[in-house]
Amino acid sequence: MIDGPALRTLYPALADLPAAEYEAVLATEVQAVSAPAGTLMFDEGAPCQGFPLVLTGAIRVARGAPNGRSLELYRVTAGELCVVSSACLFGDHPLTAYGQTTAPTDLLVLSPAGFERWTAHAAFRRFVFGALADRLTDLMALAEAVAFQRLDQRLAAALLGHGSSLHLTHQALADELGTAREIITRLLRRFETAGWVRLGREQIEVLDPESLRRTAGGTHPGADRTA
Amino acid sequence: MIDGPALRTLYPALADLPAAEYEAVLATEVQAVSAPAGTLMFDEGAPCQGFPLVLTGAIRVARGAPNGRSLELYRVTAGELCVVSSACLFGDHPLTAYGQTTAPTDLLVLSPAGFERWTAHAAFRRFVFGALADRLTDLMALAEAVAFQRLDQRLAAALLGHGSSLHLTHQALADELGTAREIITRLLRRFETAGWVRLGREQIEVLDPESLRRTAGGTHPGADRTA
DNA sequence: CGCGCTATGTGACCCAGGTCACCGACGCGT
DNA sequence: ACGCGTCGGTGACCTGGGTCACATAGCGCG
Repeated sequence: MIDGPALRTLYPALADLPAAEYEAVLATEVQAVSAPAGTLMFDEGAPCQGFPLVLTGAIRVARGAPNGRSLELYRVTAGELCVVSSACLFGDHPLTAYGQTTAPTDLLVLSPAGFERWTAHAAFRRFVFGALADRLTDLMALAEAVAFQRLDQRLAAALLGHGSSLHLTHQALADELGTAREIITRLLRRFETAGWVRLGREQIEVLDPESLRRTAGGTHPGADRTA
Repeated sequence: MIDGPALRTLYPALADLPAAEYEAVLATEVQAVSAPAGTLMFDEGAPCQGFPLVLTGAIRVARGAPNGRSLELYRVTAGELCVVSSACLFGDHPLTAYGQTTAPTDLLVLSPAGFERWTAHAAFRRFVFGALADRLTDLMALAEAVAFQRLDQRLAAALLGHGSSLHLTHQALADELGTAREIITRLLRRFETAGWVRLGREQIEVLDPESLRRTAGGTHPGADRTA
């Protein structure tokens, strides 16, 4: 069964719906799904059943290149709406990316009919527009970063965005940034000799976030090569 | 004055609004704007007054890099809604891109209040969601292209996307693809010696779209690779 | 017609990133 | 303890693109 009150805490936008409408849609148009970490939730070119609302966990949305590389587009975490799926429903494109959980994840899938009913209400509508807008800005930033920033800048940013101690493989970072594993290794090594991070197996500890921030922020490359 | 019926032809989604509501919003919440080609309609970091609906002409939405380069994110043409502006209203980010007309352009700016009223109706809502979804897919494609495609591929695609005879400078193409002018010149020259295009001052004629399409589509001329 | 503008062509050179081909190190199962 | 699979580290080498510094070519115009 779906826990209506808890859902409203996570998605405040739902709190403004008339109780009857809220419950009715919950009962008939929403389906609960749980998946362990690493599950492929949807794939490029696949059809699309509904609008996923993430309750716990996270979904990593990425796009694969023919040669086996992959680029992370964004992540969907608790309290968010997964908009790629939405995109294919609105425009009936096939999906253009794949999504997989990075942690054990619970989500609700809202049917198109249910979505239609909820968006009739201004609060939920605003929430959806907001979610789409955020993704839009994210993607613009991503395009710009890929086009104009050097990898060390992007890597520094990625490290900062993962908390101060991260547990993942170099390959995972490479897939996130759309590059090859060796490059990540090289750059991390550079960061380590600069004293900015400490490396271990599947383990990166950020020691000097300030320097990373400076690197990420695009100050000129020639400026500080010395540590 | 605003031509209500004509507007409805261009934006069929508006045809489903109740006449009274449609007219009322048109009268009080919509403002007509005209601009010659090359006008800067909005800039990065600027505030944002409303939702532009393009009637004629086109707006080129791009993002600038510090070193003077620029990357085109997408174009908004007649019958479309400009969603960056929307994005900043929904999420009240500042704008993250700039937009300028590429042709004499007429547009309507819909106030937030008017937007709210119109989106209460399912047809208009669907139109807006569709527009956002399309942009989202465009941007994902852009990010992927920038990350994984060689410039000759992207240039070939750009040429095809501009019709068979295009009147623009190499610099303009460079700004569209986010690269430097010399690179465009080099590649175009390569295309010319291959017999795919004919070049002239501010003039490119596509002679062999098929070859361009093949180049754009990923495989490299002369470099068949077996996995 | 020659001047000066803007657009284009081009060669030399550089560098970030990608590719290849490894090796070594760690961690786990039996 | 041994062997294997995954992860990480490294060097040699290549190449697409970027940068600089020009030369040239059309074009519009007084």
